[in-house]
Amino acid sequence: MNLSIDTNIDSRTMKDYVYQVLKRNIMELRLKPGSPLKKEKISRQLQVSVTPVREAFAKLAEDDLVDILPQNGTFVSHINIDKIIQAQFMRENMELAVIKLACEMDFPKDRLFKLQTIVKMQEILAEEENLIQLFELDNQFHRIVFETCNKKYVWEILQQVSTHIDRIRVLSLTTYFNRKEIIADHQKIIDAIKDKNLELAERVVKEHTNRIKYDIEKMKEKYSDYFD
Amino acid sequence: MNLSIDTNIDSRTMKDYVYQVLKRNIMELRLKPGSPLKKEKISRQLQVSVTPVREAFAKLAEDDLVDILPQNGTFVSHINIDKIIQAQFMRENMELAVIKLACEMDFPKDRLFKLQTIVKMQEILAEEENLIQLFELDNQFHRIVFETCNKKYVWEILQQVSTHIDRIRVLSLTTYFNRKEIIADHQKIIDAIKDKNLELAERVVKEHTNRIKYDIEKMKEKYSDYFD
DNA sequence: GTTATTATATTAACATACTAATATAAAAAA
DNA sequence: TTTTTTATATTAGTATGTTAATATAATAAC
Repeated sequence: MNLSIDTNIDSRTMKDYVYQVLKRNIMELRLKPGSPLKKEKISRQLQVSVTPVREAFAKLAEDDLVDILPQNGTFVSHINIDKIIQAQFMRENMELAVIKLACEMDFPKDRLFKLQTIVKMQEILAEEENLIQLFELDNQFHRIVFETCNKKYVWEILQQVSTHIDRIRVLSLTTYFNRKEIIADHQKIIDAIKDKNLELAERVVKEHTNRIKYDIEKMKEKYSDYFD
Repeated sequence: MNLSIDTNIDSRTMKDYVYQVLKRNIMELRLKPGSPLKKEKISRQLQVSVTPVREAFAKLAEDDLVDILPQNGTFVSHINIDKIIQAQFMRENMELAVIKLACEMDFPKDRLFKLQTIVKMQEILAEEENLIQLFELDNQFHRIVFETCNKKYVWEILQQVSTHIDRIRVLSLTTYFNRKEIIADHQKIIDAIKDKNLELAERVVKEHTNRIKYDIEKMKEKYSDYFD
């Protein structure tokens, strides 16, 4: 229940600040699914009034990260396996659609170089066991592909639905993480884009998402009380 | 600027009520892009305090339907053509993915019948020029397909993204609407699912979305000041 | 002991009041 | 006349207080 409070978040408003602190703590499972969130307590901890806390709750409810029960309380939501499956379905299909564009278009050399740099960095971080950074770079890799195909907004929406998946991925970081495979996947995606090899790209994307599905199953067994 | 106020909205909270009223008025372009939204005025019109109005504004901002400029004002957002294109990209690809599932699975007979009923109703409504209802049934048709494939959550996310597209579609209702083609498309989709004819389904879905793209171009010319 | 009723505490939703930031208009300086 | 400065109005963000609904605990009835 002890929040990790990061004062150096660049948030325009207090509401935004509270939202980001709570979201991070929920995503990193410092706040466990099912546990209650007390407005007054958080307002004391973060040194703000209850109004921005209340508004942050509302935004978290939009993300399905908390459940607000009127006149009762606000609770960290349980991880919903069906939502994860559907989020994964969206993710996989949109990833495939974008990779198709990437293979068809004239993918800029400097963007390919950027992707290559990320993979190199990931290889180093994997040695260092810096898993959080590895996770960040994984997202960055895919984001660059989406942005280069002029699908930045699509990426943003996928990020929103990915909150469900990401809670699992954070879990799997602490226990098991198929690092080498994921990094190898990224290398293959770069090669596929470079060679305009759509078939390879599609196969890799499918394998890539299958790995995540495997993680989900593993985590579901291990932390069954976090699910509903 | 005169709001259409529907008191018969089933909303749990005042915030929700205000949100729905404003959303509908923005979507139906009763509230024009760029026009300011005054908290006090709306709170008077809807007989609530400013707090739920303020919270409704925040939710509309999440949907990109309003722009909140701090200490300045809240304005109905302009229609962003790039967001529409990307929303359409998501819609088309997810529609394709789901239709693929529909063709592969054992699509229940009663659901097919439901879809068939909708098409029949649409044919009647097209004669009656009841365009709003036609628009509603169009959404319902696709929703049933998604839900039957266990992709209800995907549909909900797409609905959120579709707000941008829908403002256009409402516009095109009032001016031009390729009704017969859309109804015919739906009939073809039913046939494709029934016959498990994936190729036909994919061709129709692509044509279906292309019609909307055509509408977008038309509306962009006609109402250029609504765009940014 | 078990069920039904009442009382209490807690809470989200809402109302109202205040503050600081921004834009616009008015006034002053060039 | 044009530019700069100052004053005013408006507004989002925030704080605090109030209300009504819900759950839990305590009591009463069976």
